[in-house]
Amino acid sequence: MSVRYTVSQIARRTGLTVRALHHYEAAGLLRPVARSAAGYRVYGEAELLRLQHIVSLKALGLSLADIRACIHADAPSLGDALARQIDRLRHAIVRQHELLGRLERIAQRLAEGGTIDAETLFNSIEATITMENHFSSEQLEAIKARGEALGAERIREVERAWPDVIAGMQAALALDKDPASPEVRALARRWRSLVREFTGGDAGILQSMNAMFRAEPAAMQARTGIDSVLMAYAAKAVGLLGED
Amino acid sequence: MSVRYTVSQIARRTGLTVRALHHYEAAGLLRPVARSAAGYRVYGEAELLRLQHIVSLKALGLSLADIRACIHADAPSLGDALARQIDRLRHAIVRQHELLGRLERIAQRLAEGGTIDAETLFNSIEATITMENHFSSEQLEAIKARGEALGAERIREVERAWPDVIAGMQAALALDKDPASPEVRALARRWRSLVREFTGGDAGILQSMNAMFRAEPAAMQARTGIDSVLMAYAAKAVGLLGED
DNA sequence: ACTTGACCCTCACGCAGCGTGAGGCCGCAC
DNA sequence: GTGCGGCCTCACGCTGCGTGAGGGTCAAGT
Repeated sequence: MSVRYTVSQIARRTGLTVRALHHYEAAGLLRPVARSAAGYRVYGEAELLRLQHIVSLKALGLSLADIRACIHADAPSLGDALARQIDRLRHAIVRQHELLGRLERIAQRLAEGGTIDAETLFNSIEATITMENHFSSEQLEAIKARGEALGAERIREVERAWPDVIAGMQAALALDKDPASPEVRALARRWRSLVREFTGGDAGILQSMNAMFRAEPAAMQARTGIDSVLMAYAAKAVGLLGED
Repeated sequence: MSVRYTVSQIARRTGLTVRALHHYEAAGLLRPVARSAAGYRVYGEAELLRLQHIVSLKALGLSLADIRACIHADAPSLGDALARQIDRLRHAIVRQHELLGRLERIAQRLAEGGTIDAETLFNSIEATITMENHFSSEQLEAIKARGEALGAERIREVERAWPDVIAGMQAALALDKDPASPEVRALARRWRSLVREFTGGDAGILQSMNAMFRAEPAAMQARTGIDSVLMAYAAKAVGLLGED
């Protein structure tokens, strides 16, 4: 005489819920071997075994559709499905890691900035995200490491210094001062040192930063107050410094 | 005169779809500043800015509900949300890593096993998953490393050898042979060497394996053919070997 | 025989974040 | 006037079930 199980017995033995069994049935994964006179689901040993297979595949993260394909088909398709799953998972992990890195960089900025208002924080987030799009992950790591090396205090000093230098440069530009004049040279030196503080002397980072300003002038102007004209003027002034 | 945007203009500028904008509105994230006479949505500069914030937060993986909370509240809640998000993400990554490890171990078994039928593959998967529940991740790493050290060929040999030894031991038990008798001692030596091949001499792994047999006798019997009586007999026989 | 409590059944909505029509009104150009 | 593109509001679909609602069934106790 073959063994008969009710839904709840099957549920207990597989660790699933009765509802899940109903769902699997609706999804075409496993039908009870029969129904009792009252319409109760009746399962046998074979169904239990099959459900254990299903549970295993679920534990590997396969979708119900994939599982259905696997148990209806044969071993090679199962191998394929596992390979695809490994692939998907690897990509997902990479994405999650990128996201985590982004979040951690923002959290770091937040910690450095101390108490800040929502608007500044949003700017910070947007700046970080914009940077993600223009710097490679190695460059971002380098920037992060440099930030840690400088320390929160020094970063706040730099951030306070920038508006001053930008305003000075803007004023010089408005007065059409000669980029080679002593005052502008002094401004250019401060400008250059602030840039170096950020890039850490990395030519690649400097290049990416320039590319970012060229690619998104509007966003960068909104964020830093530096437009393309000012950028060109400052670049010229810094260039005229030579190796000084 | 304030700037006016239509939905599709807003969509282009934010990289969202019109449908997404409708959805955000329904979710209470952003309402158009007004409606035209014909009922068309009208947005202004403020809405565009707010949407850019929303897009930023979405890029950080926040849910719409969290985003709503953030933009309706103030900066600290945003910081909290980010911290929670980092936490969630870390846990998620850990889980994914565990899952990936599991999948890779199975893929390795699959590669070692060569061409196999679906039933064997399922057994393999279930064995792997059962092991996940009884061995720590360091132990699993050790087992995996040991598998690689032994090589696929040797593993297949071991797997072929086991049924033989188990059958012999079962026969000895059925005949009620003295565990100290020469034939049983010979069997016990083979048994012990197979176990050592698996554990690599790691006492912790041996212990976990024994715990696994004690915790899930039915599953292990189904998988290996070793029931608790046989296990006790074999353990006694191996114990009687001493340091031989 | 009747009640009780534990099970069983079949809908069907809800969750997240939109995609994708369906069916119909608006607005501008030809 | 008519054609095309844009806009509107429903409303279902996807994933994997959880969680009732409303109502039969079964075995045991009284």
